[in-house]
Amino acid sequence: MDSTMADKSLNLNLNINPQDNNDETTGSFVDEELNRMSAENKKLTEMLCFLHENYKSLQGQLVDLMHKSSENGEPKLKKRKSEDENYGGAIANNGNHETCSNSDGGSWKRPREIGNTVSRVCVKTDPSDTSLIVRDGYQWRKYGQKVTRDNPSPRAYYKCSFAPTCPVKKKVQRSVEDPWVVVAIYEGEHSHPDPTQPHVSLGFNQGHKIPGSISGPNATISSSQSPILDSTQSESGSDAEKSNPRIDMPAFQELLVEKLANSLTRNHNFTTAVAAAISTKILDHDLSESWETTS
DNA sequence: CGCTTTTGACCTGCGC
DNA sequence: GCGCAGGTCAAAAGCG
Repeated sequence: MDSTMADKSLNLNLNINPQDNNDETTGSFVDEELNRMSAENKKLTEMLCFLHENYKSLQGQLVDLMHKSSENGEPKLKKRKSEDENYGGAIANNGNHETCSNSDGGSWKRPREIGNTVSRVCVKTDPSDTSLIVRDGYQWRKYGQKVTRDNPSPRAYYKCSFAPTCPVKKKVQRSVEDPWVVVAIYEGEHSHPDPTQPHVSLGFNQGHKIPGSISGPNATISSSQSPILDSTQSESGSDAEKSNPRIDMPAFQELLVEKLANSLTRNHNFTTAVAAAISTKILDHDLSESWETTS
């Protein structure tokens, strides 16, 4: 959750700005509908801002509490650095991504690891599904599976097999806190184009960013079905964003398009307005054509 | 037959 | 230096 979500919402508002509608023949009905939707979007934007403020205050309280507990001399767990901050705390981190201390990926990275881009995706799945498969559009080859100490669920290791030279790896493990969530950690950057990346886009998300997601090193987005992305980089700034692998983007775009299409098609007023606009347009076109032929 | 998955063994880093 | 634990390798098995 971040202010950029609100920004994205604003951007979406711009896309359906009634001012863009220059065609007078679409009628006032469409204008009214667009105005109504704009107002609705405005309300949602305000709600997002409000939620963001609440989130910030809660985060501040959490940081204070963590500070106090560490000052109280609570025993530190003698653990290898890798695990705690990843799979075990994946859900918490996604809820509080700024408290996740792996901004450089160094808290769990090992020297043998390739690349410096680390992203994390949480996907909701059925707990009875033990396949540990996270569909993200790429082709993966499993090369190992291991049961880790902190998590009874086995961790699966995958390499990108779409291109022989692609260095990207991913680790998939069910979250210890929430068996409904499977956490996938991606390492490295794909050395090939996204095999499923459509040429036609929605006009956003071209830079591997999720629409409505926040910009920055620790992006998180969550919804009931969509993947939850928590991207961490050892680099910072625009390069880091640029090098972010395209995690679940095709799936996410598909989901987004589907949701938008559903919500729009369910709105009878909207479909009626569109139909009216199209028929008016066709009529206009036919009339002008017949006018030209007769004259 | 070729590709993928499984799985035990081995390698390597980290903490003590 | 030793032991632990995560990560990787590679042979065997499975599958279409």
